Formats: sequence, structure tokens, C-alpha cells
Amino acid sequence: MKKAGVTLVDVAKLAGVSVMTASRALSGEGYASEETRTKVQAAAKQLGYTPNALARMMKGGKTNVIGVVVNDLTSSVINCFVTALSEEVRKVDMDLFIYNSLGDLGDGKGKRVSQMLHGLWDGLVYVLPRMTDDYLETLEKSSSPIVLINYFRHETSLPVVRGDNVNGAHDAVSHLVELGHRRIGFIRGNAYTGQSDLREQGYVKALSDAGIELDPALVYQGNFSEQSGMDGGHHLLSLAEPPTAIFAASDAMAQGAMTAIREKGLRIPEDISVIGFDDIPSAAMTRPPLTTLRHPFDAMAHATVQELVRRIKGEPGRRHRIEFPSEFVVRESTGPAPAGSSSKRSRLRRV
Amino acid sequence: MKKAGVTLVDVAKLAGVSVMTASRALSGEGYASEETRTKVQAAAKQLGYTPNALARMMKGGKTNVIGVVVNDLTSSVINCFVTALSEEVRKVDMDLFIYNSLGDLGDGKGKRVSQMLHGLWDGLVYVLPRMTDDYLETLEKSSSPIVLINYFRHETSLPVVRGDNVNGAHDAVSHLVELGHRRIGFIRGNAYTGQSDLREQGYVKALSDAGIELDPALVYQGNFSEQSGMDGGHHLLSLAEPPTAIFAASDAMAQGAMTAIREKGLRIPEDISVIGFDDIPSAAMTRPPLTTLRHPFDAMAHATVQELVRRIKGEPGRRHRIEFPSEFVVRESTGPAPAGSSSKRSRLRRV
DNA sequence: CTGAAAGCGCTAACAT
DNA sequence: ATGTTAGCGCTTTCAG
Repeated sequence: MKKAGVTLVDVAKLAGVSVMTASRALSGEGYASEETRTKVQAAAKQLGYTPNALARMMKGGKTNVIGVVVNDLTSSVINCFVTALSEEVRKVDMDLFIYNSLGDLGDGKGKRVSQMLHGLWDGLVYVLPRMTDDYLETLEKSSSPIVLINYFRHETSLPVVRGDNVNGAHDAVSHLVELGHRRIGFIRGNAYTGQSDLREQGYVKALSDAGIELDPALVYQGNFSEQSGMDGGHHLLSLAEPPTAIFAASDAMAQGAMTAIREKGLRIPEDISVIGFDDIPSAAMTRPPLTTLRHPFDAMAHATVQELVRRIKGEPGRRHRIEFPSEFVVRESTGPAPAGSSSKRSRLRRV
Repeated sequence: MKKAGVTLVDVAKLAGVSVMTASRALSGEGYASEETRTKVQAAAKQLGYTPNALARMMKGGKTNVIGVVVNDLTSSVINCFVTALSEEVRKVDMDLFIYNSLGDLGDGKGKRVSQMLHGLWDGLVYVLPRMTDDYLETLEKSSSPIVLINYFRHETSLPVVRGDNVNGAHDAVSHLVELGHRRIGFIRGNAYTGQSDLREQGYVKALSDAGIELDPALVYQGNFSEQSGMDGGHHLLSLAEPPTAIFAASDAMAQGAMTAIREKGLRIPEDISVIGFDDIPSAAMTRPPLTTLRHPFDAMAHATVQELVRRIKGEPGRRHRIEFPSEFVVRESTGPAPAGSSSKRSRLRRV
């Protein structure tokens, strides 16, 4: 019952036609009489024939597949992008495969991806890539179309679709300032993609625009994980002069901070306000729902796929940088600064 | 500057050797003098040569790639499996590609996967598959090795790696019973993989073992989403005789229920206990940390890859069903039933 | 409308 | 140690 290796030749033989006719009958391209077509299709079904994707690709040169490289499937943001990309890719009638590099691209095993990729896909998307400089160079030299999503770390000749981190963060912090907050904590993520830095720039600028002096003690180094957000929250709240608001460089960290706040017995937003970044699905499910900055995932995925398809077709890339403003989503985790909090001597009340 | 299509022939020509020698020099397989090797490698680098994966695969018949099909990347459980699989696959020195079918396999576009798959991968894993009967049949007829993870809906000749849902659920509910709970709510998920049903069976059995009569009013139909868990929580709590404990068929739903409980002003676990299923990463991060049943993700991924590799090599499958007990993880969302709760007339206290 | 030949890029298998 | 031949499964010519 070995069915492995049912090839077009077998089908053609059974149908009593040439291989070529079988190919045409099945693909629907080119001429073929209705009769032959039915005959061939019947034969194919009987034999349980599945076309060998590889062979087809080899000849045509096009695989109709777009590859997406991520380095962490645990991240909600990444999954939001990947899901949006899946949908967009389907719209242009291509397929999308995801490769999880499990960490930084470029050290050790990372090389494999660049090996694998060639020929397998028509184009490649890197979502929030973490990579060595070496690897980026390899990518730039690559012959196949590549688009990066939310990469800011280094200058690159590759096209990049990106959200506006600086203004987004600026909006968030300005909002807090308007609510009367003066001591605003910031929880950083890792440097990986350069996003955390930009968000910090927005934070710093908003503070300076408001004439508030930056207090380095209010900046905590996290790593984008919920746990680090919780640690950051505990740290900031145990300060001699704790902040009345915390801006985290990601929703996951904001959620961790919220947990820490609750553990301290403080209320959100009455005692302390919290803002995240990304608008992952669970941001709307926390209590209170989290105020955050939303990446326009769908629009960004759309732009990415469009740009990629253009380059795959050999048309010149439309734009080298495609920027999307972050949308400020005000929910219920932000509120007026607690009374008297602007005084240096104030302390947060316990509930 | 067209670099597309740098082939081995080009490299060989530049290095002044035959194609075969070039192939050997680059792959490291077979004999090749150190001198030629360096020469060829230099040529390859100069030309920016990348081997065409497709062609290589075509010849060898092996792609060294394992495909994973999922239908929702938003699901934490699925991502836990996929991440564990990524690691296991790497251990056997293969690569793993993920395909997101974006919903049920078998209707409409779903067919594409089965088309694409052939030849591209050496083997395929379906994680928590949702598929039509038709599609399952196609899969069973397929010539390439396939392993299913946590599929229970229908009998199938395909090998399935699965967690023990019935006993897991039984453990959870028995634990609640031991804590004095008599009215225990259950929040179902969809029927997709058959897991929710089995968890419900465990729930029903544990109740009956304890001599507690099943109250259908205590069972709420959710859909595995956090939102539905929240809805379920609200529904159960607004019952005339609300439960003192809720067992949800997934952590996501349990987390939703916890939110609902908190919104009602009740305390966990003092007023009401909660248990989930899956042990997704965020389960440990909720406050209180969620008591749940853990799939041994790593062990299951290991077994899956081993079984797949065995079949890829042509060895007979070791086992047709590989079962893993669910590990009961007691955290802090479960506690003794509130005093007097066993009396039918009791009401939950407000805080 | 259908068929035969050629070849995609690479590598086993057999020479040399 | 290197080169030659053949062929993977399919589709794109180009001829019937």
C-alpha cells in the first residue's frame, strides 16, 4: 500500500494521456477538452495524487509563498502581526509560512534560516527582528525581496514598515502630564529592535516639553516580559518618592506592573495610572482595561504584503520607509493624579 | 547588480572546477582537496551564492523540514506547543515551519494546505486541529508521515499524542470537592478537538464519584476565549444559587472568569475558587496565581518529533496513541469552600 | 487540442 | 581527488 511517490506520470499513464496533458488538465491552465480533464481528474483522485510542490516551484521559479521570520512565538505583539500578515497574504492568494528562529538571528543556528530561505519563498518578512549586524548585512545583500516590520536598531537599505514609537510615547506621557502627573515612571524593554529606545525618547521629550525634570530613578530596565514589568512595578513603588503613573514600553510589562500595583494594595487609576504600548488583545481584558498605544496591525500588514508583492513582481519598491502613526487608545487605567501628588512630600495612600 | 540566480554553475565556472566539485567543496561531503575547497568557497562568497533549497530537496527527497499546522496563533496553548516543537525539531537538526490555516481545515481555502504540504516537508504535525471529516480522511490517506497533537474528536488511524483530559479534569474537580465545594460550575469550550467534551466528562465523573448531583444550570457554554470566560463567570455568579467554585475548560476562560468574579466584588479564593486547564504562561502571573492542569508541553513535543522522525525514516511507528497525564498544579486560586456554602440557602458574601 | 523534448539546480552513482 | 552521466517531478517551449 505504498502510496509515496504517486507522480504525474502515474496519473497520465492511468488516464491514458501524456504527462503534459495531465498537467494541463489538473492545473486548469491551457487548453484541454472537458472529456480529458474529467478523465485525468478521476485518475488523480483514484491514485491519491498530490502534486509535488517542490518540482512545481523549481520550474516556475515562483513559489507563491511568503515566509515570516520571528524569534519568539510567545510574544503577543508578534502574533498580532503574524495573524494580520496571514490574512493579508491570503488576500493576494499566496501562502504564508512562519519560521521561529528561537532567539537572535545570526549566532550559531541562525545562519540556517538564510540558507533555507533561498528558493523556498518568493519573499520574506522579518517581524520585530533581533539580529546581529552580520546577519543584517547578509540580508541586505540577499537577492530575494525582504521587508522588515518595526526594526529601528540600525540604519538599513532594506524596506521597513514601522509604527511611530516616538510620537506614540509622547502622546501617552503628555496625556499623563495633562492629568496632573509629575512623577511618571518608565519601564524599558530590551534594546533588540530599537523600539524601546524610541519609546523612551518620546517619554523624555514629553517630560521636557512639560518642563518636568527627568528623574533617572524613575526609569527601570525591564525585558518586555510580564515578569519584568511586575518587578519594575515593585521597584518603582518602593521608591522613597514613588511615581503616580507608570508608562511601560509594552503591554505585557504594563500588565505586570498592574499586578505589582495591586499587590501593594493600590488602586488603578485612583492611586496610580498605567499606560502600555502595543494594544495586544488582552490589554482590553485587564481590569481596569489598559490605556495603551495601538499599532495598526492590519494596515501595517497590508502595506508589508503590498510592498513585498511589488518587489516580487520585479517592480521597484514604492517606499523605503512606510510609517504608521500609533493610535492612542484611552481606556480606564489612567486617571487624574492623586490630590497633592505634585508636592514632593506626598505619599500614596493605602486603601 | 542582478544577483538573482547565482547558481552552482556560476561558482564552479569562476573557481575553474566542475559543478560536482563545487558541490562537494561547499557541502563538505565527500573528498575535496583543501586547496579546491578554499578556492570554491572564495568564489561562492564573491558571487554571493546561496544554494537553492528546492533543488537540493528535490534530489535528496528529504527536506529536513517538519511542518506544523495550526489554526490560530492567538491561542497561548497552541503557541506553547509550537515553541516546544521548535526546540525539539532543532535538537534533531531539522527545521520547522508553521502554517496558520486561520480557522477550520477543510472548508474552502483549507484544501490548499494539503496541496502545499506535499514534498515541502518530510513530516507534518497538526496541533489542536479543527477540521472537517473530509479533511481528516484526506490526511489519513496521505503518504507523508503525520502526527496529531491533542485531537480527540473522531477516531482516526493517524498517530495522536495526547494529554489526559478526563483524569486531569477529574483531579481538578475532586480537589474542589475535597475543599468542601458542592456547587461547582463548569465553563465549556467549543467542540473542535473534542478536548472540552473530555474535560466535561471528567467533571461529571468527579461529581458523581462524590455523590454530588449534576446541576445543568451550572454548566456554561463558552468558546475558549477569555471574553467567553468572563461572560460565563458573570452568568454563573448571577444565578439564584451561584457556585462556590468554577472549573473552566481552559486557562484563558478561567482568567476571564476571574475578571468577572473580581468585578462582582468577590474574592478569590475566599469567596470562590477557580481552576483552569493548560497552564499557559500567564496562568502563573494572574493574582492569585491560577490553579490549573498542565500539559507536559516539552515531553509531548519530544514524543511527537520522535514518532515523526521514526516514521520519516521509514521505521514503523512505535505507538499509535501516546498519552501523557496532565499535571495538577495547585496555586492560589483554590481554597476551602466558604463556610455554610454547602447549605442550599447560602449566599456569597460581598466584600 | 495534445505530445515530445528540454531543462530548472542540484546531487547520487559511477567513472576516471 | 575530480569529472561525467543521469535524473528528481514538473512545466515551458515548440511541434504536431
